[in-house]
Amino acid sequence: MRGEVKLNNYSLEAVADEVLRRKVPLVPNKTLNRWFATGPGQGRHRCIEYVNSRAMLNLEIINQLDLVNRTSELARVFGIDFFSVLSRGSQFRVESMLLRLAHTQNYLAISPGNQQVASQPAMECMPLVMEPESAFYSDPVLVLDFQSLYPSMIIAYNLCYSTCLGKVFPSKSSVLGVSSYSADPHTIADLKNQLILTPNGVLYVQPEVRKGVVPRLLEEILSTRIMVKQALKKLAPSQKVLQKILNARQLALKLIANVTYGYTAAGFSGRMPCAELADSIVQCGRRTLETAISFVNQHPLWNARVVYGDTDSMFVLLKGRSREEAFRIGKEIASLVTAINPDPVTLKFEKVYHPCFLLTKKRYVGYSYENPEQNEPIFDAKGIETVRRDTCPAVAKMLERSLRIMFEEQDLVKVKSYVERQWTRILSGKVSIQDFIFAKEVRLGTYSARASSLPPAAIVATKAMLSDPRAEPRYAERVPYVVIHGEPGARLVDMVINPYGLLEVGSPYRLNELYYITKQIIPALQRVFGLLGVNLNKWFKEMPRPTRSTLAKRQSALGHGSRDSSSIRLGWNKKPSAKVARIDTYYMSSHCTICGDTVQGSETFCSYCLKNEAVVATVVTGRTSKLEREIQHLAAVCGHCGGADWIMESGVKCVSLACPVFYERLKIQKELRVVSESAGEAGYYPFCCGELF
DNA sequence: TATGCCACCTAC
DNA sequence: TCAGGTAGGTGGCATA
Repeated sequence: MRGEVKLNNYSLEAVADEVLRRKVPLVPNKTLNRWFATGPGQGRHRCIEYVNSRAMLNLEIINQLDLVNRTSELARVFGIDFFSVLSRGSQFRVESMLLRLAHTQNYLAISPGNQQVASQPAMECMPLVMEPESAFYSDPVLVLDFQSLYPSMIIAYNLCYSTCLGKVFPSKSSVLGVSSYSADPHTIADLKNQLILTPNGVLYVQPEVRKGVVPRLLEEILSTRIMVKQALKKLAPSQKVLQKILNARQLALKLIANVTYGYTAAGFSGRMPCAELADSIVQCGRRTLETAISFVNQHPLWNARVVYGDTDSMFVLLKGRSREEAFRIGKEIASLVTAINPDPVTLKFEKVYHPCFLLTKKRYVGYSYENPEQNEPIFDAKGIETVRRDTCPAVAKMLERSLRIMFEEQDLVKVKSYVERQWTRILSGKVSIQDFIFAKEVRLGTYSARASSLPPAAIVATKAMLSDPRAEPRYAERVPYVVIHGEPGARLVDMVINPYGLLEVGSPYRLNELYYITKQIIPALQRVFGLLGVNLNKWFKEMPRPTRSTLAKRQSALGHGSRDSSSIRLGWNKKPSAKVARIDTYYMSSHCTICGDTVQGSETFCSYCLKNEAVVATVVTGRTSKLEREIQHLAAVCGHCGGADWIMESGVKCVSLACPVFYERLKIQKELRVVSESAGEAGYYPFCCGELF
């Protein structure tokens, strides 16, 4: 599934939700064990049904993803067996196709040894990655890219092992790839009008002299792909099965074309790398892009400027133009640049960003339009936190919302009020823990001994293994964790725990809101809105806090009179010098369950409310019955999950982290517990179903 | 405070 | 035993 779908977590529940759009329960092993131990006719069937249903899910998921058909199609296209598609790497695929073709041309394949591969010269060329002009662009920005740039280079310039004559100025040792070779000077003189010199100083013969095997292979792959795509278009809408097969086939061809370059550059594990060949491909690509960039920049009519480019792409700013004009110019650029390049090099006009942010290399985001008729833009982000899995969902969600507000309203005041609203929700605990769970891949046994400690996710995994050796994560499994409050000055690694440790009713831990806000949310937003001169830290410091007036309102609603201001234990913005410490102190302390005022230590009622027994009784009764209703509602929701009525037999046992209802349930259970404990302190005991809780 | 290293994840 | 590539940003920590 790691290769099939992009998820934060690959638990069966998460995969079933993503692939089958179905919520399935997760029952802890302890519970399953207890059920099984009850014996036949008692509760054992529940355990067996549960395990059985999960086994079936595997098949359903494979089915839904059409995994068997797609794998078969790959096997056919590459000419390898079914299981090798799944178990072997891309070199095996390239070799399968390359060797078949080479044999028809009477080539004999001789593979170099490990020593030879290891001692080949290093690659020297790099693709072009422009430093973007970081800014917010309210004018249209075109995005164009060369289609299959590297395969195109191989075909256009006949780049191949079999056509390479080595460096034009060979070094003493005449190294070429893993071996040594230098062309006879007479041969080169004879061929002088039939040579291709690549920008990294390597000579190749033109196709008239000898057509390379790799270019021939790629030509066949690309032309076959075009044929398949044409056949796909001609299919009737009803021919679903054939559609799927042809689509799988054209994707397989695209896949193999794109990894062929990788094969020539596979220095670490490669069986036949050739640094000079790989360099030629990269450097030809680079020259093609650089030429296109200066062509666009110098064109007299467009008044366009290339503001970013990476390997095969160009971002063209059209200042002061409308989106309609942008589409017209984009088409012109694509066809003119394609025309100045050899076949089959093609520059494709992909989309218009309007507006967008360019942040750094490989990081940008914009509202994209793919054709002039499109009215609703697509939110398109690359490299930033909204698409990354090393931040928690809260960061991704807040960043995306702020960006959307900015794109739609172009009004920082609205962005500010949105983020302040979210910060307030986080600080007052009105959020779901689900959005604050990190999950990162863990590779136990690979971590550096020099490093001071393991990464957070590895720490959590290691701790879990202490109590249960079978909790050991699979290699590269994503392990979830949350950040909680720690000792002052504690390192991050001392503040990470398994989410269940925080979620369980009666947990002594509290979410480290300040860590999430100041270390995760603010930096991510700052990188974007800092380009507009905003200081997010200042926004946070100066954010309106819960004030006396709001507290007073809540108190009067509860029937309180006004209170002496000396009872204000902690206020915001009192002493600027100690502000940061105060913010922390405020949220380290807890709040009165009734009036929301801060209380010292772990008390749940402030001394004022505690004195008023009638208020306590009314509040407790009201809250209790409300929470009870909510619990029952959620239990009913859980009852529908997977149609498993056995779940209800002994209360909801599911602990799936992939399910939002789970977090809701625990939140309410925690509130109920707080209310009943508070009631106990006040000498008032609520009952439900005759049972004290 | 600057810098180097490690780990992770992404773009192409 | 086998394993496509490189460039690049960022957080966290220890050290200079």
